[in-house]
Amino acid sequence: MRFRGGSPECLEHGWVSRVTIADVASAAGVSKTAVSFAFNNPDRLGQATLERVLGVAQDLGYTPHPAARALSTKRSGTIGLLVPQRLATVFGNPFVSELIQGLGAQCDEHDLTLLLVPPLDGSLEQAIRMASVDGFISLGLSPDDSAVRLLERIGIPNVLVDSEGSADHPAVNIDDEAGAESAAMHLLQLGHRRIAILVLPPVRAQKDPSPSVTRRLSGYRKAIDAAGAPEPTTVVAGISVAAGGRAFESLSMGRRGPTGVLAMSDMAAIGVLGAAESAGRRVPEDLSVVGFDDIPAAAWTSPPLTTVRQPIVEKGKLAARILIQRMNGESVDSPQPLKTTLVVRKSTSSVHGAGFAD
Amino acid sequence: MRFRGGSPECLEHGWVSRVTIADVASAAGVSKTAVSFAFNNPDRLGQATLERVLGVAQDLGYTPHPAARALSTKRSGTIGLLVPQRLATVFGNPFVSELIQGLGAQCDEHDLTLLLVPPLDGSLEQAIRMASVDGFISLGLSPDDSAVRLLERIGIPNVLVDSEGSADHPAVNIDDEAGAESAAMHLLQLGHRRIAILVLPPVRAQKDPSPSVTRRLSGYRKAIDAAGAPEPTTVVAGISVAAGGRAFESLSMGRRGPTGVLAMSDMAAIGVLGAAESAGRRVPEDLSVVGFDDIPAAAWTSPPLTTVRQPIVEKGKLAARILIQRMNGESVDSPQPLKTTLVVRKSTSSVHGAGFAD
DNA sequence: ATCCCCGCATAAACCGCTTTAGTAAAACGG
DNA sequence: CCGTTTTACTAAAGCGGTTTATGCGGGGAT
Repeated sequence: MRFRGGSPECLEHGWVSRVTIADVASAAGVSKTAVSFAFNNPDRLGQATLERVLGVAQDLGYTPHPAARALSTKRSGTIGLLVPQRLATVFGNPFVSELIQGLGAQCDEHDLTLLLVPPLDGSLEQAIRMASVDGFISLGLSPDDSAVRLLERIGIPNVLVDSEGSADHPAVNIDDEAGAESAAMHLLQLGHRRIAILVLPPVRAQKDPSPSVTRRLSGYRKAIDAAGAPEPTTVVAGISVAAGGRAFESLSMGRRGPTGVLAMSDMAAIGVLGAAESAGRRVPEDLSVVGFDDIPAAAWTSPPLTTVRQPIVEKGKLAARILIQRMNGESVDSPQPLKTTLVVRKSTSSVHGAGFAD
Repeated sequence: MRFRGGSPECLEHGWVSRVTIADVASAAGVSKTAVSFAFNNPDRLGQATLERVLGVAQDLGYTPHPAARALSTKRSGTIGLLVPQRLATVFGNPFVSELIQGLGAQCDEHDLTLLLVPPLDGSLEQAIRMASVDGFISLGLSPDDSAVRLLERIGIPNVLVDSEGSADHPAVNIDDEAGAESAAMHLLQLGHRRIAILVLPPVRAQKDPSPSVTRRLSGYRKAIDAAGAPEPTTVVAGISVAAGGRAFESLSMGRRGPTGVLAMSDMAAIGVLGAAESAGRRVPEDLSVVGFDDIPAAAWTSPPLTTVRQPIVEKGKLAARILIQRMNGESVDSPQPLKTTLVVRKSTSSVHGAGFAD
């Protein structure tokens, strides 16, 4: 069986035939204005006319053309989620799903839809220009990213997530530094001294790490310095299990290798768990690992992952709420960073002996 | 620090000032047509004019208004993903992220964006009418769902995922029956006789289970009947860890309780794993469980989950590819169901003794 | 009766872009 | 040197809605 798009007449003409407002108007014997009012301003129509118009519209299966409406009202009823990488990459990260749950809760509440906006031909700017949205939420972009500046120039309301608040943009963040610090302190209190840090790579071909990475790094360091422990090894690891595995392998795991690893994402941490097992290192006996985020899967791993929990869904909700307020022209306080909490599970334990058996 | 949307003048006027095509035209001393051609049909302009127009547009920061463009061209450059539940619910299911990775790969390739379309005020139909998209991919909706029929009536190209092919719609499916059968056979070959099935609940307030559920059920039954095993217990469990946990608890786990459970989703299966552990049942020694989907997390659970793998990303790619072809008016063969494979990990083993210790 | 106001409905402008049909000038061909 | 293409550009008509300003008939106040 073969299919083609649309109804028979589409097949011939190559376009979709829509019932327009004019069709309804003439069928109901009224003006376009009346039909429009019937939907958007019912009070301005007489009872009888209103019902008749609505009835006809129903019969004809009339649907206002979204683009036409958007053009006229200057509102599209959708908000954009600006992601710095291709969708295929971004959605490998459960963090994003969680965030969308939060955004979605607000969207549902305000009758908005959510448009995913990845770079177009590698250009986020292009993508921004093409997107018909009332506002943007951008993920992990620093305030001086060219894409963010474009948003500001065009004047589209936007809020940054996992970035850095600035004079021009409200940003929703967590207390990365405190979170990282608590993770490092946990390891240090367990007696770990030789620590490896799995750093997130910069996004969008920027040389500098993103703001939240910097903050986390500083949190880790703060604790380590305070404890007088030696300089930690750092390895960059993307947000994926595979990347975590590779990072593990790149770590020198000899007698003087790290006894604890601090990952900036649960995904990477999970990768370490897997790679360690393959390599015959027991977690936590031989190696302690702590993640970051507390994605749902962190609770099911073997062993369950000790990690820094951040309220991802809450973060999404908050970001969307702020965006919606800005879209309505309300003034908005840039929120305090959200609190993180250390969730201690089974992937960390005190150091045994001088290191670990091998 | 307080923020408001947009540039200073927006603050005063309440609207975003856009540079329009007319502004560019007059600034460059040409007609609107020329500006339009400069972008969409450069060949029709002289070299000099072209460059000048482009230059001016650049300077002014001109961006064609997406809605206006969409209205005129009858193309929005976005495809919609029609989901039957609220975003907050749907994105709790990693399956969806995976699928989006597939869809996204195609979107990236064809310069399309992806719009998430959940029910609006509980009505999918409403949501469909409001969405400015060139085509829809719908998830788990049966071909005679009113929403799907609306799509057809309006004449928007669409493809169904996890549904049922019909004369009117191409659908992308996996071989649910064979997949389910292989899962059941696996358990039966391990000697299990008393089996519980975790059935997915119907979506969208329909009384009937969705097509793929029916097919899976029939696959399970086929194997069970062939083996002459007793009638399986069935419990409905939504696609979430919590639901899986509840399902486990509702199972009578006495001496005559099931020794094996067949879950229609990995999430529910993972919930069973957790609940079983809490209840002091060892998996797989006391209870074997097999999931469905093979989401990434299935490989990390404790114990790693035996499950029916379906090529989710591939499925997304295929669905998007077909949709895009239909949008281009090409005729399309409805594809064969995608193959599933049983992935045997550590959550299943042969029955020990007459049941399990308690 | 006259005036005014009010409820109901409409004409027409507008949103910003694409595109068809067409014009003026330049290039061509003989 | 005059028709005929070709080239370079434009006027204006949509696309399908919303919205402002206006028209009109009738009831209440004067």
